[in-house]
Amino acid sequence: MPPSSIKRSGFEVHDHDVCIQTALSAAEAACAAQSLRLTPVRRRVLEILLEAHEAMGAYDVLARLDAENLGSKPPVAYRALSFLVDAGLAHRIERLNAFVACTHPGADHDPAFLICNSCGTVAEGEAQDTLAPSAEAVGFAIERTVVEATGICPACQD
Amino acid sequence: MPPSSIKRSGFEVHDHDVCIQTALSAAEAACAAQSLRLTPVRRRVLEILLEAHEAMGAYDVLARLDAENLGSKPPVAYRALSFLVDAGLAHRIERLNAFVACTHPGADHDPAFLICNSCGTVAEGEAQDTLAPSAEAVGFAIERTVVEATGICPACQD
DNA sequence: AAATATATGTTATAACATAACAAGAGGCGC
DNA sequence: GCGCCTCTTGTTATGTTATAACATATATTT
Repeated sequence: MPPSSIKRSGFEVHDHDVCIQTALSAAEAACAAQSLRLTPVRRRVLEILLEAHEAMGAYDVLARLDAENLGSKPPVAYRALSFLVDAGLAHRIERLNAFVACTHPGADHDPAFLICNSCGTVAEGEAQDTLAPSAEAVGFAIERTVVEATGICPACQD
Repeated sequence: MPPSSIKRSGFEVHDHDVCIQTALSAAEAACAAQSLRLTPVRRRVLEILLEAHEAMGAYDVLARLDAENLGSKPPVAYRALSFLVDAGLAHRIERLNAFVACTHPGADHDPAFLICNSCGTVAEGEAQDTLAPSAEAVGFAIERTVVEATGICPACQD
């Protein structure tokens, strides 16, 4: 498989409950391994993102937290989301000013996203660092690369 | 040259006045060819972006317009910027919620950017559509792709 | 000149994000 | 257990980015 390919489509049918449980277990293990604290709010935010399986704005997440009395002020949501992003358990989608749960946490990755304009589903894949050789050639030291494609997913084309 | 490479570094030394004049002429020609109206505000916004040679927020652009009595309300800046982006004369940098003048207008392109975290300079290159084959494989129809790398430019590494 | 389309001006508000500080909870050496 | 330190949460306030909606003006077409 070429290193540039999308490895998981996210558009495949799958057992969503299993996928959530697997991801949560992986998140717990990852946090334990790094001495990071997956507190109730953080854990719940991750669950919310996993359940949605699409990108959610910080205020959408906050509304859910508020409904469960886990917090009502913007910093509560932003802090939990930042923690998850820093821990590699979620990603920020720049195009949408929104966040998605990572679909393969633990993997060392430079993610690429396919974002459906119609249903909002976000599929995560691995991006080849296309720019690396050219950047090196001009002496630019890359720290982070964002690769986000928007379009229409297979389901929404019907 | 491989199709994925950055073709213009943006970090090269160059005659900036010439580069602005060239870009403005190209913009005028492009607008004329497509019956688009490069009105005074639009033209001035393009000039502002070209002069800055880095990404500017809409409100930074607006402040300049206001100083010149060309407009003081957000929609004035956003409308001009949207026009330029739609016309391919400028690009939006998602990572920064900001805008840059296109450095090779007219060219049919799928731009990629190298953004210096230190000085804010943005270099535009051409991105190979890395995701296209994989997206096609899962049946995803890509409409637009964002490729943005942040890091440190050669000048700022000294 | 009238009709139409395009562009600008303006008000108001929506949507996204963080600084700053106070208060609580957990871990650790003693 | 107690004090200390660190990390996390709660809250206020504000900063930043962006657009909807409608009125007015300018340009283009007929």
